[in-house]
Amino acid sequence: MYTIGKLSKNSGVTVRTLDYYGEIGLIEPTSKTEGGYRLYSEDDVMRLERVLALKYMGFSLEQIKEILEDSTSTWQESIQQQLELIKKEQERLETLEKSLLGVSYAIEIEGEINWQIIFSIIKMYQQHPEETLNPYADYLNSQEMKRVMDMNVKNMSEEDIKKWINVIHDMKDNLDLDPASEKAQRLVEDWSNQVESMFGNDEELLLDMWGALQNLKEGIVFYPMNKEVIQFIERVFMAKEEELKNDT
Amino acid sequence: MYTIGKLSKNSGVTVRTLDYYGEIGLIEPTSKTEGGYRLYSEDDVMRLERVLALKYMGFSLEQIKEILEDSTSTWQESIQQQLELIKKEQERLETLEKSLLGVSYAIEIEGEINWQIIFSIIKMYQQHPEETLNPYADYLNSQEMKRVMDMNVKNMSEEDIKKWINVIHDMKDNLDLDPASEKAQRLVEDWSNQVESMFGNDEELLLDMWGALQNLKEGIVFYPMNKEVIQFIERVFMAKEEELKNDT
DNA sequence: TATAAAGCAACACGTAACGTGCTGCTCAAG
DNA sequence: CTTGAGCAGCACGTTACGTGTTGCTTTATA
Repeated sequence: MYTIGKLSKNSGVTVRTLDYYGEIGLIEPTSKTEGGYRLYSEDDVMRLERVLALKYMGFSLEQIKEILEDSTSTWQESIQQQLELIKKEQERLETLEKSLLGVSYAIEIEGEINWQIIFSIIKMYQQHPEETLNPYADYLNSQEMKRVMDMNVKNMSEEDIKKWINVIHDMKDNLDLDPASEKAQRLVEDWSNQVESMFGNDEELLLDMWGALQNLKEGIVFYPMNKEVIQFIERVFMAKEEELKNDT
Repeated sequence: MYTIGKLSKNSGVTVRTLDYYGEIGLIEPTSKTEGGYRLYSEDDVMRLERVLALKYMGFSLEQIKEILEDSTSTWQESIQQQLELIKKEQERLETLEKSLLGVSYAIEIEGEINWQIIFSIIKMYQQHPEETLNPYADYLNSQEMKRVMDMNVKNMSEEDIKKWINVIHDMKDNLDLDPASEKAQRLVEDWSNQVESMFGNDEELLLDMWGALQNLKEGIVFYPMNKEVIQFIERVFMAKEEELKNDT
């Protein structure tokens, strides 16, 4: 026979918790002293161990009561329910993580809090992601859509993201450079390399994306680039072309 | 200017929620009618949108208040904290899922609730898994330990698990068969095939595992097999050897 | 313009699983 | 017999609201 204090130390749960389990009728002491002290038997200890095991498995105290009373009946059912709950929670955490990473990188790139972008990122994960891509449907086919969707922050290495951030940041800081200058050319070349390392040599995809970029000019999917950056890149490309013409 | 009902419909949150946000000083209406009705301005709507965004990102209302007041200061820090929390929660769910799957299969194999096994499974995931493997340290080297550890229910296909359950179940139902009988031989052959498909042709690992099995006779890692099953397999092997001897 | 219907404020209590703190009691050791 | 530790029983706090009530205000309809 254990007093509540001994049982508490023995099992690692607090006295208050045992109080509470008594209150809700989950574990009640088999006997009491004359003075009213609760005395727990070995059976009670066993029941406590089972309760703690079920608690570890994620069941509520209410469910635990049911499970322990219905004995063998609903075990498998309860476990399957629990597993489904876990799955859903895992999915929730997954999108939550992506959202947070997206917002984190957005702040790093912008250097400040841009609520429009934060809303876009959240919407992107809240609703079905396809809806977010709808505006791009005119420019990308379904295969390309899939490739672009798969390219989110969670699937990029930290290294890649940092490089990407740097490249865009550099350009945003130098939007008023002479498009024909060496530095401007180098910045756009860095950008080209980065894009190529992300999307490979799929010329068609790159062309279609560029089409979408030029026509939409805003949008979350190609987020770190905005209108100014795109126009800068265009200017540099045109300057380069001009140069080539003059050379020949 | 919106009344609380319009704002509620507009934003998708309940009136009670807006009540509550007022109570804790998170979102308070800019003005009121003569009769005392709360009137929310566009600024209030904006603030609500931001609150909802931060809520979606997993922050508590208390944290949201701080974040919205400290403006740009602690954003990155808060996000990193949040990400760490998520990571921990994901790990918790991962082990929880493994525990539940383990218990589920245990019940399926045993056909009843065996609390000792449930406790073992939970302990296996609660403490560091290496500790659970300690008893096997005398028989398996570190490489082998790793291979055995990687072989848990989560890494097995459902098909494999079902087969494994059937094989063991069949044996448990036929422990008193004549070890020399055709059926006994077939059962052990099924078992052999199953073991081979799980651990491949690594003869050394198989031998070491068999050594551990014979000497420990109980233990969670090789769980579905118990003393009786192992002794049955031994008897059948011996009977087979005897047979081969007689043949020559 | 009178009245009915809908909307609203303010409040209270409930949720899950305890933590924290209190008063007045009981038990075990010296 | 006393002292101190342990205990029972109670109350209130926690988070983010849901649910329900009463008495008031506004809007819609006749």
